[in-house]
Amino acid sequence: MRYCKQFVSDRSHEISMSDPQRSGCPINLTLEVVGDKWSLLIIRDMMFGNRRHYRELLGGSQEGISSNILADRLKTLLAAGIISRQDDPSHKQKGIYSLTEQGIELLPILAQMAGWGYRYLPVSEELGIRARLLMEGGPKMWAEFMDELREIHLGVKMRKKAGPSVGERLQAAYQKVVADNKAAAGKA
Amino acid sequence: MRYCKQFVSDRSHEISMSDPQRSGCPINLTLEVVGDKWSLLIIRDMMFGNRRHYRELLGGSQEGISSNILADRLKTLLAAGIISRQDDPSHKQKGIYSLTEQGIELLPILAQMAGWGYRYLPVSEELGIRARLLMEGGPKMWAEFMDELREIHLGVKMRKKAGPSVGERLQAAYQKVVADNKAAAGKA
DNA sequence: CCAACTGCTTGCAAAATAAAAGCAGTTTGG
DNA sequence: CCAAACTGCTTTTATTTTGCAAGCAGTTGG
Repeated sequence: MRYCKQFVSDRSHEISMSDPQRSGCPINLTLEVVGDKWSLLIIRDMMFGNRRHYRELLGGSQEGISSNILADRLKTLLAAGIISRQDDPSHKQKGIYSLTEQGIELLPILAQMAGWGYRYLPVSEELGIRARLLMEGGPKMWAEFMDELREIHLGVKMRKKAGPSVGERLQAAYQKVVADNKAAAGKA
Repeated sequence: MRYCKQFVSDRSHEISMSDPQRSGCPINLTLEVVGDKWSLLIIRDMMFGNRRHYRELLGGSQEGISSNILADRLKTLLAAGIISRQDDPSHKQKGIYSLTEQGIELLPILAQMAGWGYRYLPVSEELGIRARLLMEGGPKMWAEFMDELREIHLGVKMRKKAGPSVGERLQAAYQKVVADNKAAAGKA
């Protein structure tokens, strides 16, 4: 637990209150909460991969987060109010992690990061397709996707739009690229 | 130099080429370049504070970066093509750091971070005013500001818009808040 | 009842970060 | 012309963070 000490609920709280450092700059404060390598990747997996359990998050990401880091980040994100946790009724040990409204509203940051990375970094074709669609869809698509996340994570019922959801469209596009590439590889 | 090994130009280049890890996810790749506590703060100071020299960047930020970290990050950002460096004709030892187009296009990420931080974190009034204006101005204002940055950092001449620039408006608003708060403190 | 699975913790090594001092050269003010 | 201040960094050392592997108490399904 490194950043955002004012949000944690244990004894480090007291230390943080007297912590004289750090600026009140919004960008700096945001970086202190999610400005590490893993936090936003966890959020990404929850948003785009719909991973909600510890083990799903642990094994699901391409990048391979360590279990202790994951546990630490989940604590931090919980303390910061970005995610919430509830017991899974189907299994006494399982917890279900959900995005809060605050967490859902990280989507535009992720979308901008995805767009920038897509334009300037050596993104793989398979993993870049979602970024491309999000770029092309723009803020309107992001808002729609955020509404879908509110349904999934907050249980807020929205009027169902016609056609497949943004999440479904992203997933379908991704799997199409995967399938196409596999077919091409098979031919070669 | 931690992330983005494929961009550095020294021997670690070779290591990176054979580095089997890391995913081609655009969000992950972006985080590997600028996903640490300092890189985006340096960019922020270059964008909003117009800090272009090493010492300006070192002493200018509220957060107090260490000299070795700053030197390391400048190297990384240079290698990643986010900033460029040229000699200052007025001083043989000075270098002038500029944002590249790639660096300028980080603005929307910063703007989204600023907006999110402004909404959810304990931002100081003085440092929050810019975030508020950027939020209210939206992508259109961001684009205008990016054009101004292109003039300043890339030397691209744009047709001058009427009235004060976005940079000037942000700066004026900031200083007004500072002045108002100082006046209020004097009265109290 | 046992194997597989649950969310997480522990111990240890490696890497990143931070604070402080220092440094060779440059410029400036008197 | 010379000393003081300034230039962009580097070096050294200590602390913090990260990463890996193993483990653990409990739960579940067959």
